[in-house]
Amino acid sequence: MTLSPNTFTGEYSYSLDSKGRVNIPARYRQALSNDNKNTFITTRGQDACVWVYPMIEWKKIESELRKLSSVSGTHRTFIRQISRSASPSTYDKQGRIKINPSLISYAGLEKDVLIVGVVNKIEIWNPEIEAEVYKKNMELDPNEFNELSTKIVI
Amino acid sequence: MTLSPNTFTGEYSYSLDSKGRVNIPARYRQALSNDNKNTFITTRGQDACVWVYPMIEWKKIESELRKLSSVSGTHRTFIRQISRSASPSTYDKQGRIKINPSLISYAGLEKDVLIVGVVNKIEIWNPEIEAEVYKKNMELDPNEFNELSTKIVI
DNA sequence: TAAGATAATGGGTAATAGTGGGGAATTTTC
DNA sequence: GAAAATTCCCCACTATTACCCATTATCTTA
Repeated sequence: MTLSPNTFTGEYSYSLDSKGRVNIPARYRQALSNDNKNTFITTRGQDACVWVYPMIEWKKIESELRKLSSVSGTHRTFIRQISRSASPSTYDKQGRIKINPSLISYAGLEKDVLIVGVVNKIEIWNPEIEAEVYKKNMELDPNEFNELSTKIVI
Repeated sequence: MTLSPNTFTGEYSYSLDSKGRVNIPARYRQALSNDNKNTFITTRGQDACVWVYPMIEWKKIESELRKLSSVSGTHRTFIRQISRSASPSTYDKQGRIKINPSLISYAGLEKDVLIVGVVNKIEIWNPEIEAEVYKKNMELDPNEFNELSTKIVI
């Protein structure tokens, strides 16, 4: 049973193999709409993890980037930083995508990885790093949580 | 799998050979639409790098230049700078383009080069120079940067 | 709980991509 | 017009990637 298309929830413990491949959970693949052509875009997360977007979601970001002008130095830098780490990956017959070496090192990934569905995208974490970040965030941001509660009802 | 035509993302470490040739990553060549006739335009980047445009994208910029002719100041200078050093290069059977000696020296290119897809064009960097520029930019504009990312990244 | 179906993991191999260099053709220079 | 230089096209080697198959683990259903 899948929820809305291109929407991901739940978490999974999977493994990164020696060739830099990770399985995308079957449920997530089933949630991908056909116009994605079985393709995800991997990129740097804001936190120390890899973000995995369905292709059509990424295209929205890409078209926003196209609107920025290279005359502006800040815009150029911004485009470069977002774009350089993004690369498409179509999953193979076994449902795996390839993660670039540079992203693997950015996110500190080792054999065991934690895959988390965060609604419109998927995050891939080193489970130890995720635990630290979780702990730190819980300690630091009670105020921001209060602020969030005014924006969203769950 | 390629994204939209004439759109480039991701980064690659390649080499500039003794004849002044660099390989264009296979994925970028596949992303080139047929009306480009396997041809790119190389020119000076605004930063210390070489910009590589698909031929038809470059033609759009030329027509922008014509429109700007009556507008004063920085835009005209900007485009003139780029325009005067632009030259076309069709890739060979192995997928390499030729970089002019003047561009090689402008961008300070040596054997190892960093190729970065920045959506509508490709940048070729000396990796050491890019690292410096990156560091400098990160120090400068955190505010504008954050603002952009809240608008664009999803 | 047993059996079949589905999903995850590991690894081999053929095909593709990147690099270096030779030599013919063309252009430049004296 | 000949020599030199440059450009272009091609071939060969090496590295990397993508694809396929086999095995193991997990889930589902009767």
